Amino acid sequence: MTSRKILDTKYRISETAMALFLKEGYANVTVEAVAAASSVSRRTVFRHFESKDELVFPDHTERLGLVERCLAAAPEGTDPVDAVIAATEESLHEFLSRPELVLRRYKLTRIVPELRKREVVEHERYVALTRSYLRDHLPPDAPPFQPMAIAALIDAIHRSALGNWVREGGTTDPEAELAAGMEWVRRMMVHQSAFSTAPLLLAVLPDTPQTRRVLISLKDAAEELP
Amino acid sequence: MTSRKILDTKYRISETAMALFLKEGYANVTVEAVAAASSVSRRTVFRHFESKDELVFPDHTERLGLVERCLAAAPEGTDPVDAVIAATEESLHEFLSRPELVLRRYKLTRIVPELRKREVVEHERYVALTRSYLRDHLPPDAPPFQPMAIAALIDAIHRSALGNWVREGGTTDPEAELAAGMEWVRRMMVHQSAFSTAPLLLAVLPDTPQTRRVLISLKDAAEELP
DNA sequence: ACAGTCAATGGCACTCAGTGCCGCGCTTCC
DNA sequence: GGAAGCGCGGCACTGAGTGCCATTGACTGT
Repeated sequence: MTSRKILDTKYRISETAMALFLKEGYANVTVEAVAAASSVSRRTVFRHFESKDELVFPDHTERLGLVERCLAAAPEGTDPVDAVIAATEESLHEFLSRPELVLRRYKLTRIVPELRKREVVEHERYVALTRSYLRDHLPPDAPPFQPMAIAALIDAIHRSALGNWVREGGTTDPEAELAAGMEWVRRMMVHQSAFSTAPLLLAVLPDTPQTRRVLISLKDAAEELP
Repeated sequence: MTSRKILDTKYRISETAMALFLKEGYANVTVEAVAAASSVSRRTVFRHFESKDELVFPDHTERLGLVERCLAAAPEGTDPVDAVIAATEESLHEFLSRPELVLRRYKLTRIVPELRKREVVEHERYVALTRSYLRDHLPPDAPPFQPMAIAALIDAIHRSALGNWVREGGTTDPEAELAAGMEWVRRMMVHQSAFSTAPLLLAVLPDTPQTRRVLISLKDAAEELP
């Protein structure tokens, strides 16, 4: 149980570091300088952060824990894709609770390649988590690429919504964008769902290659069941 | 135009480095040691590779160039998603032309966190490329998250196919797996395509929530056109 | 055959991120 | 009030990555 006092110190160091990075440039600021500006020793900085680039991501561990808890809390019988979507929405919400941090971080990651790389790695940790959840909860006869594909897809939409928000300086509605994207995902997922024996439905559709493909998908999905 | 001799040196250094990393452990091998084992100076190693971790990815620049050329070579009027898929298939093919390198690299990236991170970053460069291509070539009224979502999706399936192959020691057929995944993507893409005014088609379908959702999608897509 | 040029390399010195170790001071619990 | 635990400062050390200059060696024109 990490105490609040320690977390305060951590965020204080992170803030002064980010301010310095923005003012002087990432490469021109040594960890020594960050320590001095934060009135702590260099050694202490490295006790709170594993590396220099982590100074810009003080919140990642918390968020990862949040997502993990969300997934674990999903009620039995939930569609696993829905569980991941819910966790992602939760994660985005958490992001939006620290707008200043996110906006400043964005400026830095756009400029400093090193920090962008670190950002990518952070997202990968999140994707790895959801992927492993999907691997465990998706029906065992699903194609082998599905866990990774769906995890990457959902994360990409998450990144896109957050990215647009931050790029537009906080004027868009990222939660709505995420919801729209997730609806898109759900629709795309449809023909992967199992079709139970059910009453029939009559449809009149435009006769295009696309429609035919959809119908073939539906037929395949229906036939995969006894 | 990088000459063949230089490339030979680069791959020679990379191979001795990977052998050393596997035998002694990544952290226990200094760049100095790699240089000595390759009969070059430390300075020369850093002329061929930007950093220690890049020693394991001597082929990434080539591959990135390959994908870029594939995308640029796509004939006018090609579905942009198809163009990205074709480039991805080409990239996978290229990967499979160096099985020993890929298999040894896999062993390393599973053990060494630092190298796994680097691998993630490499993939991100590839995704960034295809994303920007999709941004430029997808219809301008497509939802804003689509370029990133599709790029991430295709890359994920690529990674999955390659990952399974490498995990099973080279016994699976990754190109077939990729093709299957891409077919899945194409089907999922369907209701995003534009429907032209076309003859009608009569379909009899099971009446489930899923089918209804598909039909609604089709209707939406059809109505978005005048 | 000889001189001149350019590219790759070697060698050196330097900065700085990251780590191990030890000792100090402050809190907390007995 | 002593003792154990924890966070911190300070120090020394390793090793990655960089800038600079001298050297070698191959290739070209005369």
